[in-house]
Amino acid sequence: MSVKRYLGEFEQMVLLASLHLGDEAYGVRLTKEIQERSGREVSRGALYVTFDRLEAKGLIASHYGDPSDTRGGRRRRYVSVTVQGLAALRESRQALMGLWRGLEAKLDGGA
Amino acid sequence: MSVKRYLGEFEQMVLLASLHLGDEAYGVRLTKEIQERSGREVSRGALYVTFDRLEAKGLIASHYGDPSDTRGGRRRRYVSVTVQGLAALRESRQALMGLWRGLEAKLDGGA
DNA sequence: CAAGTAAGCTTACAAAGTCGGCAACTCTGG
DNA sequence: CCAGAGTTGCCGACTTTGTAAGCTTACTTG
Repeated sequence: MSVKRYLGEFEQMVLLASLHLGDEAYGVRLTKEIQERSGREVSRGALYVTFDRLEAKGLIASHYGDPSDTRGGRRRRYVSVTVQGLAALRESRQALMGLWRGLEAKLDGGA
Repeated sequence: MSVKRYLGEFEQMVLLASLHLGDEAYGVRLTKEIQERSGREVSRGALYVTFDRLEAKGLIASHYGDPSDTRGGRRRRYVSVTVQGLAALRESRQALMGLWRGLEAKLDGGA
């Protein structure tokens, strides 16, 4: 169990956005969500690569929607965060929190 | 000037730990700090590579201490976060905060 | 001077992230 | 039925970040 492998930043974002979207977590939608919430541009393909990696690590599961659902376009690939994904997220957050703690003043109000 | 480049996770950690340590921010010390605060193992070299990269991007500045300070050993390389470094940190934090917002329950108390 | 030790550096590689364009599919309108 | 256009997913080549391990430099002490 790759005890040593940590989440990348973008991986984290994908997981978080998926949680937010729940049922509606598929590629294009996810892209928008991340963009809106983080202000970051996300290239189309970046996402799918990340899907694959996360799925390989067991942090998300994905399934394809019905063609009938969609109005034109390929079948959507819906993803959902697994229990392990949630755990990884938690751990990752803890790590950063530990480092942020005490610096809020400089990092928030800053400017 | 790569306006689009974001901080990696480890880079973030190095910056944050440097802020915490202030005057005492040099390699080995930093390693320990990160380990303690985040629970993550940090390999020696990982840090110096990151130093160089951060310095190249102008996010930290570094200078070498006096030999007389130290009792045996090479001169320490002290680093400090630049204004730009602080800004990058802030931005990066904002991005994640936006995504975390609303999920605290699942990620904190979780279980 | 030799050994010991505390730091920093270098090199090579693995993993993560990015980009741009193509492929699959569905829905129109002619 | 066919052509075009809109959605969505995927591939391949590349850049950037992160990791590991061993080596070097320099000071201290005997």
